Amino acid sequence: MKILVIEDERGLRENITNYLNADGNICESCASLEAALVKLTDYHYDCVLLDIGLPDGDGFAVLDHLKADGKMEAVLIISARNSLDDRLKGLNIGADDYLTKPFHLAELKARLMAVFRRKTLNTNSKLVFNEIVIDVLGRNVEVNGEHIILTKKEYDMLLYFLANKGRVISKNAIAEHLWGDEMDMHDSFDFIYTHIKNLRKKLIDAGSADYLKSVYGIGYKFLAT
Amino acid sequence: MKILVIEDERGLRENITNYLNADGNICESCASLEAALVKLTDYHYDCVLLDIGLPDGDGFAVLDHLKADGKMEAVLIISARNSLDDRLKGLNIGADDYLTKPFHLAELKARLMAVFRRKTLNTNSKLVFNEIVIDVLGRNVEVNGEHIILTKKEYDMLLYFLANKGRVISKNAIAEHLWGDEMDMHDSFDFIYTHIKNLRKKLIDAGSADYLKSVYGIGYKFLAT
DNA sequence: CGCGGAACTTCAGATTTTCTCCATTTTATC
DNA sequence: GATAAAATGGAGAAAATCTGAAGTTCCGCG
Repeated sequence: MKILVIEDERGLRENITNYLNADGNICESCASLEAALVKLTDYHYDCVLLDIGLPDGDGFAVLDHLKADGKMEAVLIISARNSLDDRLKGLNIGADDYLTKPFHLAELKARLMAVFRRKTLNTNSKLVFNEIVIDVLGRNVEVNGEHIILTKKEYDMLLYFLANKGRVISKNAIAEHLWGDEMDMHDSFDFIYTHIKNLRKKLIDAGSADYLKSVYGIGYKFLAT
Repeated sequence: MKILVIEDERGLRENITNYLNADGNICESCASLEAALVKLTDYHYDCVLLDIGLPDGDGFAVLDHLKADGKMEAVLIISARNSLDDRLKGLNIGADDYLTKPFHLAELKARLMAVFRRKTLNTNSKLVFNEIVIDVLGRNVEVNGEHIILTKKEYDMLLYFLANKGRVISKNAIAEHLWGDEMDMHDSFDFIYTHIKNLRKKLIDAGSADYLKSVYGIGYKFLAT
């Protein structure tokens, strides 16, 4: 999980990043409002850990910024202020949870995970692409409101394409994503052809447009628009 | 009933879990605040047994966490501290009862049950899904108004499916929920197949629709509508 | 202390679903 | 037009699931 920590107090900032990194996350940090806004404009994070009391301005500005950008980062506010007002203000503007200093790192982590999960799974559980709607939790795929049945490989493939729509994906990448490295680089891509064929047929039979284009010599591309 | 025991003293922890398991509960345990927060984030329990004095922090953090997550687990605090302060603090933050060491296991169990009953009574004790009605307190299942008899595993399974209706549930998740994590990832799912078969038969024989769909390669899903 | 029944687990064969492979045809590139 | 890449249809292999029956465990009861 990619996390941005916005916290001006150096000791705390380093503690948090070290702790989260030790857990296998990729954690970046900054100490000011200005630096935070730059980072948030340029990169995508899964979670943002936001201290409200920053030297160069109110952390709420970060929330405004994210909101204006239409970004969906999960935001966890940390703050020394314990007033109900601040808490409510943060949650109203779009934060997902609120933690008051001092706190245990373990709890911070647990909340972070919870917030992220809630955001990605519960609220945003429908993946929509034009006439194709995927309910990730239910593993349900609809085309034009009609339910279609995909096999595991087809489903994984579709999800992978949708996650990379507009980009060319090599057959090697597909093989790696769907089979992992148990499959030692077969020299034939016959099985990919077959699954592509089946996925295409099911989508088009259900009335979807022909998004899945092949790129000669490379792989495939799922049209972005 | 699925119970989490958070207690750092090993002897006591094992005594409690053994005692409760012997009673037909599924009881998991952990010895630290951190492990507890992780488990509580990832799984659902009916009851939490919480020791306040943990090596890596104050057990009250667990209560905060549950509250922030909007979870409804019944919490019973156990603690060596007998001060009125702690007691009040725990109850204020959201614990449901308080027990002071040392105590008799029988009393622990009685309080646990009482707390759980109170909690479920106050919330909705009837779980209704179309023609299936479950009286959680009475452990009663009706289909089209007719009472059917389920074994413990079947009942737990049905409850779990209903709590996650519309979502695909992996066989591993089912195994973990019904047998706890002592079950070291058996490579065979035969017992799940069998219980599923029996549950299906009982439901359908009683006139219910065929809601319990299998999802090849993953697990099962209880249709949402 | 053993008996009987219910619940649970294990097992083996049948069935279903999905995956892979192969031969053939079509398409893209130069 | 030659060549490599991709698409297609179908068949057999493999994997997952279902099923019925047999074997175990557990618990109450005489």
